[in-house]
Amino acid sequence: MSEFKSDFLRTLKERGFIHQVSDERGLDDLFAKETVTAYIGFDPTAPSLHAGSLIQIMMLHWMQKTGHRAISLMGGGTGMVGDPSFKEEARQLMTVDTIEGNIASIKRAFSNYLNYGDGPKDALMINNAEWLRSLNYLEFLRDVGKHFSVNRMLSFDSVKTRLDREQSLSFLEFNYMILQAYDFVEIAKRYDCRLQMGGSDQWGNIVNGIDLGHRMGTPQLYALTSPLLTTSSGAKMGKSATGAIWLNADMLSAYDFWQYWRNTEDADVSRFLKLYTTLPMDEIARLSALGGSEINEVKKILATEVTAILHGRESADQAAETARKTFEEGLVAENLPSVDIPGTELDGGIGLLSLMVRAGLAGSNGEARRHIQGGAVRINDEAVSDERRLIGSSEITADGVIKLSLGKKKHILIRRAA
RNA sequence: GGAGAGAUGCCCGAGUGGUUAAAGGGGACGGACUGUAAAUCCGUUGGCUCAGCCUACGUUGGUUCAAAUCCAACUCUCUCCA
Repeated sequence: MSEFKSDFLRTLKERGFIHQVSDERGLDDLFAKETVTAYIGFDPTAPSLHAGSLIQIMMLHWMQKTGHRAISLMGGGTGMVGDPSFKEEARQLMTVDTIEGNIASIKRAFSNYLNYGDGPKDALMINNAEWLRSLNYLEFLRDVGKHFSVNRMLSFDSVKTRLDREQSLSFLEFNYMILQAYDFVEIAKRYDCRLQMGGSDQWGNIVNGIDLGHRMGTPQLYALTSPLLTTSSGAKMGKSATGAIWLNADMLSAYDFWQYWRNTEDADVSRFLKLYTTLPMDEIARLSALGGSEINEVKKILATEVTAILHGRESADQAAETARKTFEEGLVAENLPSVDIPGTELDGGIGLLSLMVRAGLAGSNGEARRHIQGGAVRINDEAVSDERRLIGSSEITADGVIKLSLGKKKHILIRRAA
């Protein structure tokens, strides 16, 4: 199918969100003629989603922007099982408290991308714990379980890796796909939802839901998956230097988030502009045409735009300005990430090694020591070679801080707390 | 229930009594080069009060001057048979 007539699918297509669609024509017709409800599920495996989930969130964002109803589903029920799809080994089981805590924390980021409410086009936030946790085992087996063929489930690529690697796939995990299929049917019934979206690794799970829908009498359901995103050099999205690129501000500052996008590889810039910003396509085309050193300006726009959606325009501009001062003028920028050290400690002098650990630049004294020996550490832009050096209040510059740097890109300001 | 195979550092994977904090690769981090890019090259990659010490090769015991390496039991995984 070459051209979609619905705004939603056309947008997704031209921006590179589509990997597979179960029935392109049927889904396009549906989107063209009525307000469609679609959902994407998110696993509460951590207190925040990271950049890897951003593509799914953006799909929901476009749903709403093109006039449809988006549902974000929290896996409060499925999280108790754990999705085995394409995983090499079982995840550790999470307690209910952990799951609930994670969900409460994850939710916060969503309101930056979607408008929630009760209106017909407002987005919904739901949690499958609502119907999954109270399921009755025997009833469920008879009503839902009878529709599944184990033979067929074993043939899915998503579990094959596990089976091929001769790693155990527990019965618990094996049930995940059944629960997710049931979710789709349940959400279809409750919210008149017709489409489930997700990453390409979810294809099997989603199609299972469509099949179950057929057997349990829902209207025709649809699947749409996004490509599995890696950077051009093959790294998974969302992981980087200091760890995951969290969406929650308390886990990753707007500045660090901005930096992640600023460091995008050349080859990914155009793709990321389409996926992660809402800039119009002709503007993206213009920016993508820029080459050479101009691409650095484009990367700044990318970083600022992506950050603005999540953290707000003001924080994004501030992050851009902080980076400009730090990298282009070599100044001490006020808004770099900082760490407070009690004045009494600082007056007495604090070991450089432990200071680096406190600042999060090293995981242990040993690692800090190695960095110093490797010539990567600077204090107030002066290289340090003495690992036993004490840092005290006398190092505080005219700016009122001590600038501690690891490599060229990581800078932390040490502030003297009262 | 029976017979075999296996469990090594972030991951993969060598290692079958001492010089092994453990080859090699991947990843990650740092340096050089650049454009806060990629590619390439170099270095680092258990902890500490770091020329020394401590903890580590599934768990617990044992043999030995000495064990990741040998023995026993246990746990988990896989394969075949019932």
